[in-house]
Amino acid sequence: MKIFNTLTGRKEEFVPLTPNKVGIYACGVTVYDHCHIGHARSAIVFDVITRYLRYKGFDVKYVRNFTDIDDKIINRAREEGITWDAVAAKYTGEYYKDMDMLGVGRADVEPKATEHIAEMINIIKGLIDKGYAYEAEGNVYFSVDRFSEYGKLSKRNREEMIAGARVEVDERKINPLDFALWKRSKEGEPSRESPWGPGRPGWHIECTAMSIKHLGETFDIHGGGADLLFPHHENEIAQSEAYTGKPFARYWVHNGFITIDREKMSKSLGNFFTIKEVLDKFDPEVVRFFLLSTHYRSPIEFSDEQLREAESSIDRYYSTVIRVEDFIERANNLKDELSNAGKIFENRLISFRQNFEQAMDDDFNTALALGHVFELIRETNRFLDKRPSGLKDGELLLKTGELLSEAGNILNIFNKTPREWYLSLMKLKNIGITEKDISEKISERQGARKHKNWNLADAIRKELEDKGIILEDKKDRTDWKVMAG
RNA sequence: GGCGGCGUACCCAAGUGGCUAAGGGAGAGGUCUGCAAAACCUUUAUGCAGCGGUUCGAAUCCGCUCGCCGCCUCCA
Repeated sequence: MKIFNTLTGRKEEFVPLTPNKVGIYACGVTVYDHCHIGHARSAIVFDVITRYLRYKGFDVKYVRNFTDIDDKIINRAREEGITWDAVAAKYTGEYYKDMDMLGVGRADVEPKATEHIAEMINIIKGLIDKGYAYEAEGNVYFSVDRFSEYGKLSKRNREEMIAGARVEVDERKINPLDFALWKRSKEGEPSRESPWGPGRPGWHIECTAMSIKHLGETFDIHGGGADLLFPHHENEIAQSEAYTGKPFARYWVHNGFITIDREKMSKSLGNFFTIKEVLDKFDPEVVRFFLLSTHYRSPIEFSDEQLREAESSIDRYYSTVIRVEDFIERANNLKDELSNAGKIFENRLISFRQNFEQAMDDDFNTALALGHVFELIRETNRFLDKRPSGLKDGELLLKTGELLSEAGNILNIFNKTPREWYLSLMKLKNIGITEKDISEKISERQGARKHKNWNLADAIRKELEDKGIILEDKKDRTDWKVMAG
C-alpha cells in the first residue's frame, strides 16, 4: 500500500511502526461554529482511510481531537453572551450531528484540549529545560532557531518566511517565527494555573500532547487539511521532536480544499456552505460520493450541479440493485448450469475486488475505486440483459451484491435499500405526494393500460412526472422512482 | 517576493514511461417498450494548455511560455 507523504513529497510504501498496527491522528475542529463542507471533506477522507486500513486487517487506533479552548471560542462566547465552555459544548454537539448524518464514524479516542492541560504544561516545561523554549512576561515561546530542521514539512527556510513579512511582529519573541506554547490570559479570559502564571495553551501544543499521550512519541499517520501544513503541523513537528528527541509522525497526509468559483472555501472569505445547508438539499451519500469522486489531495469545485451529477450516479447504483434483487427474489426453477454470459460475468466479478483494492492501495484513490464500481454496475446490467437463467447465475448476482456492499462499506456509501434511497429523495425534493397516492395512481393507470386506454395511462404518468415521480413499467408491475439529478 | 500545486472530451474526473487514454453526467443514433422509463449497444479527445527537448517509445520525464489556484496570517 502506498501513501503520499507530505514530509518527503513522494508516494511511499506504507510500513507501520509496529506490524499490523496503525496509529493515526487527524486534526479535528475548533468548536466555535457550525462546520462547513470543507470540514466534512477532511473528516470523510480520514474516515475512509481508517475504514480501509481496517478492511486491510490493520489494528487501527484513530485519534481525532477537539480544540475546545481558543481565541475564536472566547470571541464567540462574547457574541452569544454565554460562557466559553458552553460554546464549546454546543458546537461539539453540532459537530456530532453533522458527522453522524454524513456517516463519519467516531474516532477511537476523541481528546479535548482542556482535558490535557497538565500534559501540555509538562511538555512546555521539558522544552524550557532543554533550551528549546523561553518565557517572556507570562508567555512561553518555542524558539525556532534552536530546532535546525524547522521548515522540513512545509519546505521553506526561516529566512524566506521572514522575508514574506506577513509574520506578526511581537517584541517579546526572539525570532518573529517563534510561536506561543503558553499564552498569558488577559483579564476576564478563561485561564489555568501554570508555572508561568495564569494562561492557556497555544494552539499547536495540544496536538503534540494528545498525540503523544494516546499514540506514543512516534506514530504512523498524522493528517489534516492542507491549510494546517504551515504553521500548525510544522510547529507540531518542531516542538514534538525537540521534546522527545525522536521522529514524530512518520507519514503526513493532507487533504485538498473545496473551492467555490475556483477560490478556496473559507470562513474569512464567507464563501462557504455549512454541512447542514447542503444536507437540506442532498442525501448524505450524495455528499460523500461527491467528495470521494475526486482524489483527496486535489481541489474540488463545489456546486449544486456537481452534487446533482453525484446524485444521478448513485441513482444508477440503486437502479441496478433493484434489478439484482428482482432477479434473486424470482429466481426459481433455475437450471443447474452456468450460462455463457455467466462465465464472462464471473471473470469480471473476480477482478473487481482486486481492482478496487489496487485503487485504494494507491494512495487511497477513491475516484478510481468508484470507477471500478461503475464498471461492475455496467457489467451487471449487461449480464441481466442477457436474461440469465442458471442457478449459478443467481449465485453470481448474489456475490455481486456482496462485493458491492463490501466496497460500499469501505466508502460508507450505497448503504441504503433502494426504497430508503427513494424515500430520502422524496423528502429532500419536497415531492408533494405520498407513497400511497402514488400507488393509487399506479393502480388507476394499470386499469387504463389493461383496457389499452393509452391516453389516460400517459396522462397519469405525465401527472406524476410533473411532480418528479418517474414510472417504470415492468413485466408484471409498475415501479416508481424519484427523478434524480 | 519565496515555496508548492494544477491545466485530460461539452461538463466532472482517473491515468504520471509502453496493450484500444478508466468511470460518471450531458448530447446524438439504435435495441427493448403500446409509448415511455430503466438497461444495453454505437457515437462525442489520432488527442492530454502551448512550444521545444530526452527516449526505441511521453498525457506521464526535463526546459521554457501562457493560464488558474494554494501556502507564506486564523483556517479542514
